[in-house]
Amino acid sequence: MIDIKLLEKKAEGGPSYYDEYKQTLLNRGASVDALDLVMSQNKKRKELMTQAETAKANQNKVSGEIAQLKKAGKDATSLIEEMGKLAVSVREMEQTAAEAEIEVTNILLTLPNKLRPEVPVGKSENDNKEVKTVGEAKKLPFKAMEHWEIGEKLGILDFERAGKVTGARFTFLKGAAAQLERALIQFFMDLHSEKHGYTEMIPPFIVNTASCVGTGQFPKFVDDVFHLTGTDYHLIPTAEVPVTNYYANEILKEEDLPQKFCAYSPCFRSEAGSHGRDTKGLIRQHQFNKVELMVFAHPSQSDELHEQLTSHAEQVLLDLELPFRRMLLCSGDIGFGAAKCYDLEVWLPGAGSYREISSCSNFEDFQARRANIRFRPNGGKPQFVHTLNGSGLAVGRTLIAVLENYQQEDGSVLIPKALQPYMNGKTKIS
RNA sequence: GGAGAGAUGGUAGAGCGGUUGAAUACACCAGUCUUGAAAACUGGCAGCGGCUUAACGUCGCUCGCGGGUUCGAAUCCCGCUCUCUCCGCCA
Repeated sequence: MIDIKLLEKKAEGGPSYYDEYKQTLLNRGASVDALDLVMSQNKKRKELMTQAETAKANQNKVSGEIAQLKKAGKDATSLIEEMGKLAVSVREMEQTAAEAEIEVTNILLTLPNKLRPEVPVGKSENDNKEVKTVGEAKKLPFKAMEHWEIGEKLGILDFERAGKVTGARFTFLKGAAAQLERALIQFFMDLHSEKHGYTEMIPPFIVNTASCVGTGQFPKFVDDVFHLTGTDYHLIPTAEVPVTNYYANEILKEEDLPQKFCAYSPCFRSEAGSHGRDTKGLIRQHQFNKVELMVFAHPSQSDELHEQLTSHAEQVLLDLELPFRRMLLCSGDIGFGAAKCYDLEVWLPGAGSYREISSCSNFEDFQARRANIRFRPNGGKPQFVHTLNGSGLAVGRTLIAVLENYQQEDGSVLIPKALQPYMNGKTKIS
């Protein structure tokens, strides 16, 4: 959530926060209507509030006088009668002010995060900036198959039966694929917890509405989430939701920052609005596994920790010896809540293209303000923390990358060295 | 699923219709003392939002959440959520 007080602040020297934010909206390709609406609504809210509070102050004052009279054993009936009438109008004024407040909050919840200045301005993913490329996006010396072809030939991916049992965009992993999926999860969690200093976590896979608002999925993206009918429960679209809300409404100690968690969870996404895209294979599923990296940071450290977190995600690809590139997302492609975001894209020889396998974002205080996560600076007033997260990595897409990059001409697939210990020493799927 | 108990500030824990935004303790901050630290002592110390500020100040809201009763609610009533104990069921 954007800080309305900052939006109202007058410019001192340079451009005002309002001007900068307006530019962010334009760069994101979003409408500025909501911004101007929220400003005027907030003005109205303050007027109504002042009015209601003045009346309320009078009420409190007279109530005190009544108490004094009663204590002194004097008669207060005329005052009480008078107050009876005032109480009614106070209630009305308070209600109107409360409504104005809700309206302002509701609009604020739909406004995206302000972008950092280094985020390139652009319209689509074509305008993302390549930061670096690691490994070679090479062609295989034979005709490379796409992952679903490999998987079906080996009999380890079954899309058809998943369609029968559940529906489109679900898959059975079978035999070596199931084992490989499990090995990847184990490998990711070990790497991040033992070498990168993250505390391991397995969160609830179902969360309530407040948590979804806290991380920014709601209210704008309700349709992307699966809801459990008749309850206030939702299937998590990412472990980011439960893990970020772990500290919702809490005040952390400054010396406890940063706090780093790596969380395994399945992720459930309705993929509303992506009909017809990536319909084949494992790329875009309603359910997939992911290991998420999540950091609660001191504002002064968040930038540095963002770089660190991204490099931790990259380490997975380095260990698996998969070629990839790091992209700095442009204003038109970056997510709603992020102030800055790197995507890692892995090379897929079968598809002949790079595909996103991790997204590492710095949310600054955007989520912290929504979820009310603060820390207390040495003796001072509570301040919002910065939250960061990134995939470390998406497991299903890593499985794709392994299948495609390690495929052999005879249709078998070699197992990356780093994974062999997790596959009981197996070196090949055939 | 049934029965009961509870939810108060950073933490623990009083208060159960009228200057109680809240005793007390711990934690924390500042100071005195000390070579330094500890101890002791003194003082300070909730959050959020208005108005107004250079600073001070002032008003309102908040005792799990939402309603109600009342001139007035942490305190009484209703609903919800969560936690704990016991019984039942269950991986």
